Amino acid sequence: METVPAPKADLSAQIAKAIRDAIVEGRMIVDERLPSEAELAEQFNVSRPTVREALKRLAAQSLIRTQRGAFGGAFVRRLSYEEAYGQQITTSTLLLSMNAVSFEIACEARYAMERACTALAARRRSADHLATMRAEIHRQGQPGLSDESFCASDVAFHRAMVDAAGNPVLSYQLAGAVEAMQPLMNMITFTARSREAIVAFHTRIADAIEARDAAAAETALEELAAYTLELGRGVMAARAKR
Amino acid sequence: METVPAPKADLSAQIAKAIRDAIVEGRMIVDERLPSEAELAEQFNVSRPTVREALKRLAAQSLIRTQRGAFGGAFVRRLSYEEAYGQQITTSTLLLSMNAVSFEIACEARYAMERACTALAARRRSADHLATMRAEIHRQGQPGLSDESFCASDVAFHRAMVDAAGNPVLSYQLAGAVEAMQPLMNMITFTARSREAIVAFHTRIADAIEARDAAAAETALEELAAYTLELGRGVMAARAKR
DNA sequence: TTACATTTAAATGTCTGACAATTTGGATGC
DNA sequence: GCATCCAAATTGTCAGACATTTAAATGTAA
Repeated sequence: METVPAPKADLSAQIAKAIRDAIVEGRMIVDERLPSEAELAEQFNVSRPTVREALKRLAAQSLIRTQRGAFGGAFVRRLSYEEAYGQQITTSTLLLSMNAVSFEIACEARYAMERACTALAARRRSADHLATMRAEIHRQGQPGLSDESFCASDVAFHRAMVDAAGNPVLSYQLAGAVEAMQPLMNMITFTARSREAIVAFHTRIADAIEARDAAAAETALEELAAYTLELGRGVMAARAKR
Repeated sequence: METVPAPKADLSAQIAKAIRDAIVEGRMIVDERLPSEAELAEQFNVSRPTVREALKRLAAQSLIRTQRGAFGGAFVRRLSYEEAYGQQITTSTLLLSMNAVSFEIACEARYAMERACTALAARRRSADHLATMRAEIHRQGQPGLSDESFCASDVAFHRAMVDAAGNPVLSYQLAGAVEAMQPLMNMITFTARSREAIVAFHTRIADAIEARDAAAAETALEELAAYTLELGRGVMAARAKR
């Protein structure tokens, strides 16, 4: 946390970088307290508002948390899986919305990544995961479900499948990606018939995973991907004609 | 961008949230200029330093950029793939380092995700991607390469493979994940013999992708995953004994 | 001695006001 | 017509002050 003036940047950005480096490189450990704002100001030879701006930058990345009062201050924060993937979702969502990603590309990416989990899920799935999957399937069959709710349940189903793979890193990466793509998936309107078809695919997947049949699960997932893609293409074409 | 006071949070956090929502929900478009700090201060009924802290939070997430001088100000920023996945890398890296993820879990996740790309890569690979892969393979065969450089080249090889799949969303998600895991992969020390084995696997993968043989590529990748895992286990065991 | 209320000090949160630095656009002079 | 200079707008930085919150220290009573 020395005064290393990175060239050409705001002071607050330089200070934020210096502190961030200290954290990332492990020179500061979780829950360790940073010097007070006044002390940091003195160390870096800047004013307190400038230090505060730097700290806010770090807070925005969940790298620190601040606590008011005596013996309060800024503390290095342990990044939890939940927060990390919350951040990933917002970043990915923004990226997709700002860069006009097509439905095809998003759909392809989503199912390609999910495909990575089927083998592990078939091997490790617990009764709990299966129960969640079945529950979501049941929900998807209910009449009167809105398109958005159907979509949300779809995500929940796939998330249960991913979690069944029993690898937290995989869950983190995939759940974030899949959830970020939901707005794009939401563009589809589901007819009663297409819902029925999707539920059938989901049932096949759940059955295969229950039977620990990785190959069958993968096949079903691939067919679901193809079906979803076609469905999306149809919707896009209809929209283009209008 | 109204004054919607979210309960129980810093003023700067509330203001940041209000502006962020305006951007995410599309009420502000790319390159649009935000009101000046003084105007924002008046709108939200706070002082300028408070507004500034809010803006720094947004800047830390690459949501805005600021420009000094007349007709300068804060502008909504288009999030590029590069930045987004830069952010993803730092988040993932931090998450892994702070939460003590085992080598096994990280390795499994990495190869599972890469496996998602082989089929697409075999179908769409261009001469450029192949050339990059071959170049990295050649580099990995050079004697006197440090373990870290070998690892970096390994990442570059796999990244070329992922890019060959021709899906930017997939590249973004995977490259971020794979790169974040590099520190963990760096813990392995490679003997001359193990390097040779890995290069052989890489060659098999490149050959398969060149021949557009998805199944062969997948098999080779799976064997490489198993080999790497075993290698890692060996290193861990040796380290534990010491 | 223990339990509870009070004080106190340290820290962050916020405000005011000012000045510096930087950039743009127009006015001025030739 | 062109170069130069100046003024205005805006962010970047600083200094000092006060408000608010919180935990520890202190004091007090059962």
